[in-house]
Amino acid sequence: MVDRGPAPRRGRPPVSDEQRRRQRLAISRHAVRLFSEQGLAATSGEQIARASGVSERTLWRHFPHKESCVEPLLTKTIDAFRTVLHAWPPDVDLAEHLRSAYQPVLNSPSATDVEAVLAVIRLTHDEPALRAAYLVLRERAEDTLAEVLSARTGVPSDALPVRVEAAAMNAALKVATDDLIHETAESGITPDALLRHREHLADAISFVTRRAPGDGRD
Amino acid sequence: MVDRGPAPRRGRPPVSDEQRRRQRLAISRHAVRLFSEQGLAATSGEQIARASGVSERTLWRHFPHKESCVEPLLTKTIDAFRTVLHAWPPDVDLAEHLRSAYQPVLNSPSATDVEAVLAVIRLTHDEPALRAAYLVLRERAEDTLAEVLSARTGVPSDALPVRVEAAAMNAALKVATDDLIHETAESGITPDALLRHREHLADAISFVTRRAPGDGRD
DNA sequence: ATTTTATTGGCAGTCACTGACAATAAACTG
DNA sequence: CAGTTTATTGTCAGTGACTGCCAATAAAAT
Repeated sequence: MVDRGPAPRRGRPPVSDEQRRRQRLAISRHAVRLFSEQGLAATSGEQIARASGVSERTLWRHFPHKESCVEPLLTKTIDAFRTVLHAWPPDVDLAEHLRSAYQPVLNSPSATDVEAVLAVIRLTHDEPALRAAYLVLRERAEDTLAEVLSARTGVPSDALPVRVEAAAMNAALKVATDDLIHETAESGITPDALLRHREHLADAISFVTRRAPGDGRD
Repeated sequence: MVDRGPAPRRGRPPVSDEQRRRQRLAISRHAVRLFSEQGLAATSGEQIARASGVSERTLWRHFPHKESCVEPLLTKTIDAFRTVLHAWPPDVDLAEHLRSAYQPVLNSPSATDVEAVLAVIRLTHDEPALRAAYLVLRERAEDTLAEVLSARTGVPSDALPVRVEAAAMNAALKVATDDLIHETAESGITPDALLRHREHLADAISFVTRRAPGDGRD
């Protein structure tokens, strides 16, 4: 058989990944709002679907279970942070890099997303199922973290010390984030708290990265 | 009203915590075996209940959901490891302490439990719901880890650097454990693999604890 | 034996989630 | 525009995890 190249497409084209991402994100925002307002158990799948303007069936086609509805919103900010780390030049101090590249946005269009994300993470402290989903999401970030470290040091990203350091970094970031949640519990989300948070992040990471990976016995 | 001391008890006494623990552990063993044999989705709550000799209703009274049936078995070994860490003298190297105090038991009565635990952790790589439960369990250990560190350094266990280090340790242990799972995938659980694992654990922890906590800005 | 309290079991119901299929939408073709 | 093809959505019925409720039973004391 001769390859005629891409066959001329027929019928309705599948939705682009971008469109899919957007729809999932839209649903995610509604779900997070409802979870925050009424709690996880009190929010039904039907409610999320109605609020999002889709049928319940398509909701379950987009998300395997209720708790994973928070995923698009959370990964959005996790990805943003990973991007910052990717752009971390090898010769500059991490705290310094964060100060210049990581701007906790409070008056950008995505400000309400930031608040929503913090609201979700706050929820994970009372809703075990949400905490579980959150931890799984964070763990996924470890692979990318390992790649960042690998790129900086030349050690392959699947080497044990690299994975250990990536996991340690990730855990440190988690604690710093939980600390922000705790701090903003009373006084709300202030620019000051976000700035302190950025320093805590830098501290936590530098605590872990102070020692170069791969210098122990392998 | 005069306090007459503890009122004389009437009626059937509540079961002791110890009994409850034992029953949960027994159920947990059955559940883990079934999960390993048939997978999580293919194992119904009714099956677990029948295998454990209780009604489905009491099964759900002991466990909030299916995946948490693995908890008693997993925490059993996590607790054992925490006990070892608690007995870690401040002046001795961690690797050395582990070699003397952490004996990966292969021919003790709990050997089949060890195999079951490894089987579960292996399962968590294919069953996201189990992974989620596993991560939540591990996170609970962070508090105890923070206390261990606090006892060694005098820094309060809820101080940010201590919690960061505890989380980092925990993450390092997780990676080392996952590595053991991966290593024993082909050749099975050999004493040799367990010994290497012990060294990996020591490496991973010392990677994190090399730097004393609390010496950064607070 | 009876009373008292704790646990268990049985039953019905809710709700998250799935499979199967009909209905519709979005392209292209003539 | 009518017709064809393919992707997505909705509808409906069903499964199974989990809960509330009450009856039944177990383990103590009187």
